[in-house]
Amino acid sequence: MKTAKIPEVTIMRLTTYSRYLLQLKESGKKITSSREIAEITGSTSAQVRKDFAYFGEFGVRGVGYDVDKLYEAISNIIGLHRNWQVAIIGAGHLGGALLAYSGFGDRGFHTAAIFDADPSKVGTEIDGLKVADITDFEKITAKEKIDIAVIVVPADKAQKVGDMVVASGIKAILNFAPVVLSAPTDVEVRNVDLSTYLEILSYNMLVKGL
Amino acid sequence: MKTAKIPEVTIMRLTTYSRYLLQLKESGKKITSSREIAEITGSTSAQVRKDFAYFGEFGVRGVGYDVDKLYEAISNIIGLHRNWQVAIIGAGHLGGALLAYSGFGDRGFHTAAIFDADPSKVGTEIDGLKVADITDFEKITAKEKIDIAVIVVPADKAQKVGDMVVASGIKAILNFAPVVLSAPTDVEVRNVDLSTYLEILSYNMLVKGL
DNA sequence: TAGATTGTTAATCGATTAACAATC
DNA sequence: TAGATTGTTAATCGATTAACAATC
Repeated sequence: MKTAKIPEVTIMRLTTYSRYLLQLKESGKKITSSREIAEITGSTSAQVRKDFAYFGEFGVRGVGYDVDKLYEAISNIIGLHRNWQVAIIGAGHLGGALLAYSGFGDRGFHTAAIFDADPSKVGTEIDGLKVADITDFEKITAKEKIDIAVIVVPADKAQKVGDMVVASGIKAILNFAPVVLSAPTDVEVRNVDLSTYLEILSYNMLVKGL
Repeated sequence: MKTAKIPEVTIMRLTTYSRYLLQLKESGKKITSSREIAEITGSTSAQVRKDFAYFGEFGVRGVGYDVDKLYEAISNIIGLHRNWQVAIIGAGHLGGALLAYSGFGDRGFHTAAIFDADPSKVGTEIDGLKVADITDFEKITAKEKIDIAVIVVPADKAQKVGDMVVASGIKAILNFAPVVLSAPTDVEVRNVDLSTYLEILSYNMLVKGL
């Protein structure tokens, strides 16, 4: 893998391209082009080629890209063929929804455990998985070799939960609580606030006077 | 409101700042600084000041920012004090989770309707709201004056649903289906793919060799 | 050869950061 | 005045776009 610093937006777009390529592959199409990929993924052909260029050469000049080969190449780059073990912390509505969301499994993410602190939830089953007690977090995540923790607890609990995750040695956190988590630099943290998306939409509507 | 083109990342950060300011306000603190805001929101003080500068002057040199005034100013900029009417399309796990998510309500987004095409779901209640039949979409959204449609249907249904939303005259769509929706340019569309966040995390772990 | 499309370079655009005068 | 912090400008950094030689 090249070591040139790769923009994060490039990785985001690669995931979109890969989804589209899988579709194409399944439809039986053999060849595609940067123009076609751009059209369907809302990018530009120059952007698509540039994104690929960070990682090597995958096409044939004058011809285009072999769909199967390109899909394999991109999948490998973004680690799609690996199996990542995921733990969800918080068995509320959103936690349950993420657990049930098949989209994660399709992309190699396997939710192996879900935790909650509420005794009335611990022991119940969601989508075939038993809710574990948060106090057993370290024991269970070690056993299940968890790679990524998904935090879906109320805002005021999030940092404490984050600290616990860090202490357990897990190196990646996806946080849906509306809080900016602080963590050591060797831990990958992604803070996603769902309200923000609505706010950007509404801001844009305000500006455009819609 | 100034018309200089404002970066979207600035709007995203403003929503984060506003959340932190509300916290500060509720804790009774009166004065804050760009340094403090930056620290807690994972930004830099120059960034914070620059973000504010797009919209005016909100602080006092040598002193800092009045928490209450700054919170009000930012809230107005991003339209936080408005009431936005939201419709959710898709009464599955994620749809239900978004409906139950109080974070939206706190930020001025009121979910007035939830739709599904599945007859076994139509008429049932989720979180006190009756699931409506998707065929009544236009009638109900007109009556409820819906501003924003949230699409939470399977990927293969998303574009058709998007077309229906556009036809109804709604000007903003938040799409959680893993598909890039196409829509006229006068409709604000935001495509959010939850798997992408996991993929970026796993990619970063691969690169760092964690 | 003519037409098509890649990979790559250079030009452009835009966002972040550093630095500092203005101000309290 | 000395210390602090803003608002703003200029410098830097990084990403996108345009253009085109290389190639089939």
